[in-house]
Amino acid sequence: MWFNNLCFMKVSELFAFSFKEEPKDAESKSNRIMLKGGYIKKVAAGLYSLTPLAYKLLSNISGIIREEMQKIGCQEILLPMMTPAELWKETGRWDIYGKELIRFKDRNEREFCLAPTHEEIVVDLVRYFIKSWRDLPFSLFQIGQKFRDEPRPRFGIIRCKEFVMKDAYSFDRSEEDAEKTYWKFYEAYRRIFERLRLDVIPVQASVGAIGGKFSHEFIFITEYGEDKIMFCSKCSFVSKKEISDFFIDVENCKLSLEEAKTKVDLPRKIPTPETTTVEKLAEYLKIPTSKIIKSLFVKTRSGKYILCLVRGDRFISEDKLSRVLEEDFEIVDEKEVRSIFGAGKGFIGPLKYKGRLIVDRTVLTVGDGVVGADEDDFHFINVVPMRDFHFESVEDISFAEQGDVCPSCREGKLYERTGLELGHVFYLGYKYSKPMDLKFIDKDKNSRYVVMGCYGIGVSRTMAAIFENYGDKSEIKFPFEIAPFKIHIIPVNIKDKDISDVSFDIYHKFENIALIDDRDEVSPGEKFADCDLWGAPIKVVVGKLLKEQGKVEIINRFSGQRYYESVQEVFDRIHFLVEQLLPAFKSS
RNA sequence: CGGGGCAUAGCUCAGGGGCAAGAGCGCUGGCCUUGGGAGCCAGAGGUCGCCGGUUCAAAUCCGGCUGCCCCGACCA
Repeated sequence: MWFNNLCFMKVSELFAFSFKEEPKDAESKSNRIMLKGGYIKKVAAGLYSLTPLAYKLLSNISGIIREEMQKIGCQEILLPMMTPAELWKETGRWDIYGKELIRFKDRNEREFCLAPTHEEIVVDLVRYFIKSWRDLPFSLFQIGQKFRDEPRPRFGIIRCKEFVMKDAYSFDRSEEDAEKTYWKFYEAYRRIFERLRLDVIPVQASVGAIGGKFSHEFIFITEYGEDKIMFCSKCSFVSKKEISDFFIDVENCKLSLEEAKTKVDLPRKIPTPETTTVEKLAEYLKIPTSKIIKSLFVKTRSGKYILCLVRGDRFISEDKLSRVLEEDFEIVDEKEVRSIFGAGKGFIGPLKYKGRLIVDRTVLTVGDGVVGADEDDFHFINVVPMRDFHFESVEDISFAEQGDVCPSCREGKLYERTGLELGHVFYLGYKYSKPMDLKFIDKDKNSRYVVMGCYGIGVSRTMAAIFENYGDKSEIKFPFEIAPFKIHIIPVNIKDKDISDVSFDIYHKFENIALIDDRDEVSPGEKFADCDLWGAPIKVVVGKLLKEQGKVEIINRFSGQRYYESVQEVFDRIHFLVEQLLPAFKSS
């Protein structure tokens, strides 16, 4: 009635197993509990089989996502996983995608890949059918497997090669409409994670060279994440580290530099043998790395060379730099650097450089710096930016670091957390509709490109996040709505007729949401351990107390609250708990 | 793709040129037990990752390969 995935089951019939010993090679909490509780079995690195327990949980998560998608009018479809190379060649992604895209040929020597995402495939579907403005707008979603040949799968289900994803695609007549659709999905995502009882933070994400106007990632904070997120200690500022702004008083720095211009001696070349890195140089000169100006030589995709300067203790963010350059770039290798500068990477500098210079804001804080001399084993000291090398403007191309001043309130300090990306919404615009020629005829008989958006949720990864959030040592308590089983009944001794009868009465009363441990010859300890591992929020124990006092113990595992009720009152108490634990979500 | 580690029973691991291959947990049968993976008895279970080399003799030493784990690089 409440749940489309009925979960009535006896433990003796359930395909479920658990281990007494701790699994090795399980570094994350989610991975450990899932292995110990028999939720998953590793097949190969980054590939897992799910048992009924895990699949029920996954289905319940998918169910919530499905409901919320349907609420905003998104319709469910199913696209193939094996997809022909031609479609990927239309958008150029066949070449752009690296080794993550797994490619192979069929028996007729035609090229295929396993889809890591489905933009091309869904556009191919949509362009076949739609013709007129009357066919728009709409959005489609699917829940299914994706394949990405990850170089290094990690943390069990958190980062796999094959994983379950919900991906949705929206199609609108105009940019304005598409933007509205974007926010509709954004709000739907907030509701989904709220219902899943996960604290997930929407963070403005990098759109970089990929294009599109905006994008948000939905980040779950956990040490097993792979994204770095910057937070402000005072205000609500939050940003991905690679694109995070931070405050530097540029004007004030410039004033200090004016002063330095007259106070600091002119640059002097000094020998600095074997100081190939900033750290070695700082140690050799006995100065902090913040007094060094690092030079990084890059080459854009279109072949332009650029020298980038950043303070020695800072690092260049590829995202920020490619945004300034407005194209992708790569770091020039040692050999090429030498042929241009006549020195190795560690010894190049801006003083004699004639090409394009991009100077990071942090460089302005160096009033008396050290730069490479374009000669192996030599650096210049007493270098003052704007006096000894010139540039028209400064850019923001370096990473924000912990302790930096918040760019928003300018009061708080930034701090860093690792997070896990559970969802991502993109405004795509024309990125796929143009190259794939997805058009419609508008009211004025003009042919126009469809405006798209795409929206993903890592469903299997979200499942792992649930374990990270609600798991403990050898224990997990699932939020009621997604729990594989809502009520776990433990007849301590099933061979005792009274205990057995009462237990089964309860079980039959709640048989669409209850699991009963009807195993005989299994010690109570094992039953309790399995109950802890399998995560039902309500635990019902029928044993000694029934014989002695005619009472049954009911435990709300979430609150830890225990209730001792007579056989007549048990049903009411459980009903009460179910009502209490059921989320107060009325469709909005 | 670099650096490191590991590979012996279903799981966790011990053994370290020579007798029949070892433990705990798990599994099977029996007894006993029933509020936190209890106890006793009896069993089953092995290509010691693969290929090659050294040797009278290799799970053990050497070389190669493969797989897995960790660190890094990478991650629309």
